[in-house]
Amino acid sequence: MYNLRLSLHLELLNPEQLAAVTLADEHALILAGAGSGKTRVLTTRIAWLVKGGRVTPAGVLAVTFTNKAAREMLTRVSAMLPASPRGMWIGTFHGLCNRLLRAHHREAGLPQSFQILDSQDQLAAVKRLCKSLNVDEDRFPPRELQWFINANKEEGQRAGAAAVHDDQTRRFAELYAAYDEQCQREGVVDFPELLLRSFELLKNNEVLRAHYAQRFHHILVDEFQDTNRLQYRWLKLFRSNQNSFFCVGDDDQSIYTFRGANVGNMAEFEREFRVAQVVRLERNYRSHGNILDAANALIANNRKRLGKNLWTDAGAGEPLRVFEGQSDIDEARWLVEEVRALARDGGRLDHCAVLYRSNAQSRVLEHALFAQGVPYRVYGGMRFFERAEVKDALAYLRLIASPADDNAFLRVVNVPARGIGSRTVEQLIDSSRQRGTSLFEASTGKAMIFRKLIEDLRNETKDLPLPEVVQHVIERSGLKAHYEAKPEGTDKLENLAELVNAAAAFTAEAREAESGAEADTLTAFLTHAALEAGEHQAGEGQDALQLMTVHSAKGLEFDAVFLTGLEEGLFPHESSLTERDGVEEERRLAYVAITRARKRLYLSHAQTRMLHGQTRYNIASRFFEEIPAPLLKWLTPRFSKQEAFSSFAPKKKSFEMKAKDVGGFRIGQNVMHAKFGPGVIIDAEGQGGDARVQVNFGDQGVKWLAVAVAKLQAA
DNA sequence: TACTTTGTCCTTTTT
DNA sequence: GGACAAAGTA
Repeated sequence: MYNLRLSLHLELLNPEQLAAVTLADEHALILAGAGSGKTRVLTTRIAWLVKGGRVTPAGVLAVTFTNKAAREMLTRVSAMLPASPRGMWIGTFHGLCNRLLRAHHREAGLPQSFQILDSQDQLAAVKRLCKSLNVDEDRFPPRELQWFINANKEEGQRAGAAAVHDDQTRRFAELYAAYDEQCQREGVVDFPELLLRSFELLKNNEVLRAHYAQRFHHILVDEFQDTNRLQYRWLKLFRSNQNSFFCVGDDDQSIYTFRGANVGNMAEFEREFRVAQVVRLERNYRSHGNILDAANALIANNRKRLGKNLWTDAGAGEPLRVFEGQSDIDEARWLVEEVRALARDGGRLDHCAVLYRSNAQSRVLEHALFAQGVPYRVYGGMRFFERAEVKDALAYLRLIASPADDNAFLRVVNVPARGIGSRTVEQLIDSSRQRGTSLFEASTGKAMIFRKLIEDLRNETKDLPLPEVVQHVIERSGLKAHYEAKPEGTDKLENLAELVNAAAAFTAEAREAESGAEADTLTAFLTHAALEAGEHQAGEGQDALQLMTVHSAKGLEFDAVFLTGLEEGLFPHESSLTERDGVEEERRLAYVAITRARKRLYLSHAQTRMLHGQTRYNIASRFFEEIPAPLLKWLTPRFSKQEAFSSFAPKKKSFEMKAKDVGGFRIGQNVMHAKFGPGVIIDAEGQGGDARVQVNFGDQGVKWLAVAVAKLQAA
């Protein structure tokens, strides 16, 4: 036991952390605040369980959300254990579902080499479906249909069970059914389908379910506040009377409710599993006191919280520095100067981050950084495996692995151009539909030449190692020649060459990991491409300023953080006002951003900003007022809102004007209605006795209500 | 059929 | 400002 303590460095844990790590075999909920050593607790617990002989590696199931977090967990656990943690199931929800579905593809009703659609592919598939069924795309926009399908799948609902309350949703439900049929026919699976399908697999197959429920004695869940309803139900399938669930989360860092995450799962878990141990980790090891005070004060404005207050003994540190720019360009210019000053003082750029609410904001910043020669790296945005030319090459590979994949077929049947235009394709689609076959099978005439090409490719690459397969396909498909002929094709050729490298790297890693669940190397590689869109970018390793959205910064920390674009309408984002509890989520997002900083935090906003090609006049974010003034040091004289407004006098309906009271209510406010339940005000008109408000009641729909008649209550 | 131009949307966050 | 679709041109 003494040895165990030393080798796992248990002596370095604080009492709460130690309690969490060494809990007996029981269900536990860990409320882990930002910077409280959450990952450390999770990984140390796994190592402690295994080393102490409480569980074999094969009995561990650990789930995270991002690939980054999964890798981190694997690395840290490996470092603490003598042998590699072979047999453990550590991965993302999607990765683990994929593993289950590959292993039991027959029971799940899928071909062994089913392909995975990313969001882009899924939208293309939805559009294609709408075209083939002559759907009026103005009344039933494909994007909304995609959203409808995914939202339902994430609630665990198939088309038949989808909630329907008007003509549009009724049609959407029909199309949802048709979409699922199309996917099934083509042997493809979208992201939420990975979850739903494996959920159904275990739910309907008691033998299989019991097998896994008995196998995994310890189930550990990271970022539990981000789980959606389906994920929680999925987890519960693994429950048996011999295993223990260890869920770690922070309700204050729940920033994915917009895509179905359900913070309520935490309370639900506590109740359903009769959790006796709720451990709170409130000591923060990351930030200076002023930064924590600001974060605590800000988040205290949220009403729906489990309640938690971070503390540190690291000392107050510096005040938060606030800058107001006249424009987004001005803000960027200031930021670059500040970054250069930090670098001159010996700071490392890769320990500094610039955070923003939306990806579109990075361009102005990048421009300014580039102009001044400051090295930087942008995370997010277009990922490697999402680039057009890379997706083209992948489409060829998918057709080799899975010829029924019509999505892939249509993507490259005429790339590079080989005389198969829209007319030919239309005829082909018709005949494939009549005969009930895939496009690949239905190919005749010119398309037959394409089909022959794919068949040749398959034969020629059958016995080649993966990187050579990729190389061969890029050349023989004509993609290489196609881009060589183009003057602007150099970047694209480089990306294609990079794809060969990626295949080589993947093969090398696969040989080490040897997961064994995949049908073959090619399918494994295609799965990898879909599930891990390629986060690692070129130029890694060199010292560079880090640019990313607040969302992608979750889980990271930096010595200095610039939080930019703190303006009403941008952060909090205007679309959040029309969502129930939308502003609370924005505030949690701001909380996440603030708590990324170790030593220094800059907050900035700009009076004007170019957005979607238009200049917008924004006032400073309400979040400034929610941080105690003594913590803030204004680098620019503080503007009063009145001044900012009168000097620019925007003509259009501005954010500020819309935010004023109408009949005692304002836009963005959460309300309660006796019949429709909770809702949020999304629009308002009229004054006094005539005032009407438009309220979004979620499932109950959106309604206009007269304030004088409807007995609305502030919620 | 292939390529170019014009026009029309949208744009929060991501596995 | 960019992605995508429709319309126009070689």
